[in-house]
Amino acid sequence: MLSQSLAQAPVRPHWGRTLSREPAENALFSGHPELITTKMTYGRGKRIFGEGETAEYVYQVLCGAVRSYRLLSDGRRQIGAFRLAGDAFGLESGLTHHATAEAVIETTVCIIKYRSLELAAKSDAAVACELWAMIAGELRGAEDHIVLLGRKSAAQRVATFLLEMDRRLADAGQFTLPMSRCDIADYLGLRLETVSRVVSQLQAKGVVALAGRRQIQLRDRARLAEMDA
Amino acid sequence: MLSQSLAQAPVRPHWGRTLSREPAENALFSGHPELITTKMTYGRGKRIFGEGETAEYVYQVLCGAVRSYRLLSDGRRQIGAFRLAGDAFGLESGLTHHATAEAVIETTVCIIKYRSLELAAKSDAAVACELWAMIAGELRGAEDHIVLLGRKSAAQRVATFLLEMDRRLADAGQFTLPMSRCDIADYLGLRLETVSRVVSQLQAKGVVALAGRRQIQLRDRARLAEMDA
DNA sequence: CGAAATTTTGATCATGATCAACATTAGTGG
DNA sequence: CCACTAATGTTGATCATGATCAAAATTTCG
Repeated sequence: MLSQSLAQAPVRPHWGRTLSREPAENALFSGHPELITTKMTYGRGKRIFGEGETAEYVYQVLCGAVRSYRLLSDGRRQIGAFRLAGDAFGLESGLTHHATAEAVIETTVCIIKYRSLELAAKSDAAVACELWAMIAGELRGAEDHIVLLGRKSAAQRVATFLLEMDRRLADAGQFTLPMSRCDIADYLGLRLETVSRVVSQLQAKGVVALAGRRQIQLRDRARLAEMDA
Repeated sequence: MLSQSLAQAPVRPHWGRTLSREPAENALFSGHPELITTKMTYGRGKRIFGEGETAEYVYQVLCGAVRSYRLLSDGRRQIGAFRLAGDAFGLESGLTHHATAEAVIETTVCIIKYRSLELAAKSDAAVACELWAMIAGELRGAEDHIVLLGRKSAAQRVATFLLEMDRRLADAGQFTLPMSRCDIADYLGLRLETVSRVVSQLQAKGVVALAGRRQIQLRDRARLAEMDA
């Protein structure tokens, strides 16, 4: 059975290529030694910054995963994005963050002072361009997510999510999700029961295979892609 | 921090709000005569650019309204944003637009060649900062919309929409919507019948008053605001 | 004025939410 | 290592919100 072969996978959790890859040469502005960067590690569930706090740093995930979310007054939560290894975040314009960022699992980030970036951007067009590309990428992701939340069915949302995670975590058809069903639901604008049901149906149809709850293998990526619009 | 310097940039951060106000002196990069701008007028429903086309220009609405949307393969449409007088759009990084932009009503836009802006941004930090502030504003708007689409009820979505339009079109409690119920529905992730029903209920409760279908008066803004989360 | 487009309203339906119970997994201390 | 507990996830039953189908009313425009 498949779950067996997955269970026989290396005991050490393997997070696909992003976590295993050395991020050093991918690091944010690594070509600019005048920018002082610091590493920080946050435990599972720990807050990196909160909505309304002053934005002092730009962050890049070195390993782990971060959720960025906003709450409605009655406690409903909407996760706007997951930040995985290599992703930059915290690039707000304006004085304060407009979302809360938390480590989903133990996460190490690279931090750069906003003020030093600002200075570098003024004298170095390459820095400005890289910042531009980063925020444009975030905007693109947000627009994709708007289409998903506004117009896709529950099954389509989950299919899109699985393909996105495959692409971002491994692109090898097999990956380990860092986040819970509740996090996924709050990202996809669904309830966790709905996410669980859709995943179960995909498993029953042989489109995906699960080992444990977090380790997922895509057995029929073409079918997932055609479910998605 | 960077955002501070943006706020202090020698550019008025608030463009004209109303359709009637003369936007000439607020125009995009008016302090930079080396940037050649052109005016263009598009009739009701006319396409300004399409998804997948090469991004050659940045646009600013002088008067009128623009909808920016993407389609799913089965024809479902999701409007990501409405651009009203003063708003800039088309700031994609990368070669192609990732949404289609159409004039909702007769609309005049100011156009700047993307390439000339790029050149200007490399030599002039103020231009780069203004571009940064514009795209960061778009990102903020997209994140607000993600919360609406992911977690708000139909009634909350309509309430949020009416308050947003009031703020952006008039802020005087009375405004004329440039867009149809269908456009509103495709923006809010609802069907047009649902939008119509919610508006009718708000009218019955005396929260809003309608003159014709497009002219709306907010009679109880506090109630709308508390409906919204 | 008349035709087409848009909007409203009503009736019914389907999707996903909610409530509830149970199963599984992960974490903790003996 | 196992037992115990808490956290997470699955599954079932029922409900509610908003979608869909349909028709009438209103507005817009030639």
